[in-house]
Amino acid sequence: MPDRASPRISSRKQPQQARSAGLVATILEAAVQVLAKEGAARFTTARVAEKAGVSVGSLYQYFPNKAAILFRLQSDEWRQTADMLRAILEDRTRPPLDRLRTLVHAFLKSECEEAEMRGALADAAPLYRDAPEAKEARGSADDVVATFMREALPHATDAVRAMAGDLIKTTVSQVGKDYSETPRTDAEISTYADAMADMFCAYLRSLDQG
Amino acid sequence: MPDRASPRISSRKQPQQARSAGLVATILEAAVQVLAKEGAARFTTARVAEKAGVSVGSLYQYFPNKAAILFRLQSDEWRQTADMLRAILEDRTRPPLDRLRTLVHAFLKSECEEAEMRGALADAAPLYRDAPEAKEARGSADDVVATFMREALPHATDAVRAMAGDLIKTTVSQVGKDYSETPRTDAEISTYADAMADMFCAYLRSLDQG
DNA sequence: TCAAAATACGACTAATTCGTCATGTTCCCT
DNA sequence: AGGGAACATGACGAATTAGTCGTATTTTGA
Repeated sequence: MPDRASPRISSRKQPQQARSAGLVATILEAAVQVLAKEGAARFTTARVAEKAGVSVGSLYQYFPNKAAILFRLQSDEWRQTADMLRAILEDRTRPPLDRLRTLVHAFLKSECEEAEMRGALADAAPLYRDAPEAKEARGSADDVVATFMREALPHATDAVRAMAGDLIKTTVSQVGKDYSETPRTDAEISTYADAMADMFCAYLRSLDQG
Repeated sequence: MPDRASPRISSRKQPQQARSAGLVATILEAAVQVLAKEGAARFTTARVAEKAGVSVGSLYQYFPNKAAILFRLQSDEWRQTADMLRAILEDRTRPPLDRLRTLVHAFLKSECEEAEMRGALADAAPLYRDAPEAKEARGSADDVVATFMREALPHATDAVRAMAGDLIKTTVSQVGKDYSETPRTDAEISTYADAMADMFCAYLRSLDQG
C-alpha cells in the first residue's frame, strides 16, 4: 500500500487527432517493453518516453501519472482474458466439466505467455491497486462463474456453489501466477493444467453427490 | 526484478555484546511495525531507525542494506511456518488426509494473522527475492511433502505423486495469500479451509483409486 | 490564408532515498 | 585505572524520480 490517498488514474485527456492516438499506442507498447526488460523497479516515465521516442511532457498529456500507465496495461490484460474465459464457460453445447478443463488449460497457457511482463506488472501492482478504478474492475466475472456453477452443481445448495466457485476462481488465478514464474514448455503446462482440472472435477463430483 | 546484480543480504556483523543484540531485536520489531503501518513503499531504513529509537548508522552496522532487513523478516516467517507444518505432516498416528486437513486449517489461519504485515512483505519481495540467500531458502519443504505423498497415495506412481504434491503445495500457499488479503473471521477461515481440504481429499482419493 | 486549438518538447524543480564516515560513547579485560 | 575494542551517532553526499511549465511546432477549420 504505497499511497494512502488514491491518486486519479483515469485518462487526463482523450487524444483527438490521429497523431496523438498513435502516440498513446506507441507509449503503451514502449511501456510493455520497459516493464518486461527492466522490471517494475526500473519502470519510470522517463524510460518509457525514451523507449517510445517521445518526450515526457507528451506522455503526461495523456496519462496523469505513472500508475495510470500501469493500470491501463493491467486493464487491457484483464479485459482480454475475461473475454476468453467467458467464451469458454458459456458454450453450453459441452458438458460443464469439459468446459472447466478447457478453461484451466487456456488460462494457464495465457498466464505463461509474456510471463516476464506479467510478473513485472504484478510487482508494480501496489502502485495502482488501491485506486478506485482498479477496485471496480474486479468482480465482473462473478456472474459468469455463478451461472456456470449452477450448471456444474445442479444438486448442491447455493452456499456450497458459492464457496466452490470462489475456491476454483482463486485457485486458478493464484496458482497460475505462481506456476508461470518459471519458464515452462507447452507439454508441462498441459500436464499441470490437467492435474488442476482433475482436482476440480473430483471436487465438484464429490460435492454434487454428497 | 529490481536489481539485476544480486546484492549481499547476509548479516554484516554479528552482535557481540548484549546491548547490540537487543538493538537488532528492537530494529526487527520496529521493521514489522513500519511495514504493517506504512506499507512496503514507505518502508525506509530511516523510518525503521526512528521507530526503533536508534540511528541509521547503528542499523547499518548489522544490516548491509534495506533488503537484508526485509529478507530477515521473511526468513523468520518461513522458518516458523515450516516448523509448524512439518510437525503436523509428520504425525503418523493420524490418517494422512486428516493431517492434510489440519495443515490447511493451520496454514490458512496463520496467513490471516498479521495479514497487513505479510501483505506488505510480499509487496517488498522484489527487493530481496533475487538474492542467492533467498533462493536457497525455498525447497526445503520438498522432502517432507514427498514423504507425506507416499503415505497419502500408496498406490499411485511417483510421477503422479510428485505432480499432486506440487499442486497442493502451490495451491495452499498461493490461495492463502489471496484469501488473507481481506479480513476474515475465524469461522470464515475455517469454512474456507474445509472447502480446500475437501477438494484435496476428493482429488487424492480419485488419484489413489484410478 | 491564417489564427486558434491541439499537440509536442525537454530542461528544470522539489522531494525522497540509500548508505557512508568521521566523531563520540560505552563496555570489557587486565 | 586505562587502553583498546565494540558500539552508537546523525549530518551529509550522491543518485534517482515524478511531474511541471514555458515555448515551439503542427493541425484544423473557416
